[in-house]
Amino acid sequence: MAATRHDHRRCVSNALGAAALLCRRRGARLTSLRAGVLEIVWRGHAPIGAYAILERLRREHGQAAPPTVYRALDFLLAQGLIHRIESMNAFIGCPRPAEAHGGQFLLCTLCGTAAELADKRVEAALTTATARAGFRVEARVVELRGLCRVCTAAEARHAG
Amino acid sequence: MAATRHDHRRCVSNALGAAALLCRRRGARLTSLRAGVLEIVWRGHAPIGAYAILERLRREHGQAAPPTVYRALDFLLAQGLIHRIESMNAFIGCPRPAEAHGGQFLLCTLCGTAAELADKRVEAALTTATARAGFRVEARVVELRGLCRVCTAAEARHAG
DNA sequence: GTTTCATATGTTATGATATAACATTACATC
DNA sequence: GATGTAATGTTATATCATAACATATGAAAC
Ligand SMILES: [Zn+2]
Ligand SMILES: [Zn+2]
Ligand SMILES: [Zn+2]
Ligand SMILES: [Zn+2]
Repeated sequence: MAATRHDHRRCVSNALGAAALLCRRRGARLTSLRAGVLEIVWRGHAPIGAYAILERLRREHGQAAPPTVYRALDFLLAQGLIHRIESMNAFIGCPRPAEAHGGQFLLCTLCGTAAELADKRVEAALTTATARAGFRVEARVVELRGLCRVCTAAEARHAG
Repeated sequence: MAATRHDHRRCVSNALGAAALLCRRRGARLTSLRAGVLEIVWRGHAPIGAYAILERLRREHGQAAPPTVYRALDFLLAQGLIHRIESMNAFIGCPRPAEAHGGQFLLCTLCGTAAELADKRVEAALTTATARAGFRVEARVVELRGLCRVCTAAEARHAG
């Protein structure tokens, strides 16, 4: 009913460190506001909505309005530091922000966690199928909802 | 800059006919309101939003409010007669409503048309990748945005 | 053919997500 | 320190979706 246990502070600090490095290299300004939003997004492995971010931001940074959050999210999206989960109107940190990619997301309907895959065979199959259709892909949305490994096991125990 | 030319009235009448047949078989009530919404959705091969449907419905059926449209859409979704395009908050008719399926959508950013694929290799790759992750899939969202064949060709002519 | 009940629709209000438009501030460069 | 650009503040509003309750419709039972 939850993601595997781990030292999540490391997830957050790794993500913030990688983001700082990437932005420095690119000449992009990871301001404290933007870093704050990124940190809020990274507090969980479940996608978080813009207004939930807004609430937290207000408590921690003082004043903030919807555009504050959406601008920061736009920046983070442009830098590839977060992804938008279209089917949830929500956002999640990207664990591999260094290179551009369109990942596949596994969204658990029970515990809410989202895992990101970058399966080569899936990508190859999509490329082949779209090429055959004469379609030139610019962006991919692949979101699979269901039960994660942990929740599947938990459910099996209850049923058994 | 547009989908291939065809006799679109046939698309609409085929879709409505198939829907009537399916609903009769299933004992589902395809009321005139629901059929009207389905017809509006089928007027184009581009996804249409709920409020755009609402406008048209008001002109043609008289009174209507958001719940009117969303209820009809919920019914049509449940019957597999339409799909929701998550990345656009919009809806499109399903050309193969008889069997349940999760298709792949090719969304043209230029002309707006959406095409539905049901590529076996893509589906197999997704199944393999998710099984390896121990994830039990319940629903798939695969939406690819880019340029359709027609728009790609048109763009090439302009560039050349 | 009326009663009965479930389903469908009407109606009002509101919640949830996202952006437009313009003012102000911060920061790098000169 | 003047200048210009990018970032943020602020207010208002657009857009998408549902809750809650009233009314109407239509099939089945009587
Ligand atoms: Zn973690
Ligand atoms: Zn990623
Ligand atoms: Zn379909
Ligand atoms: Zn096109």
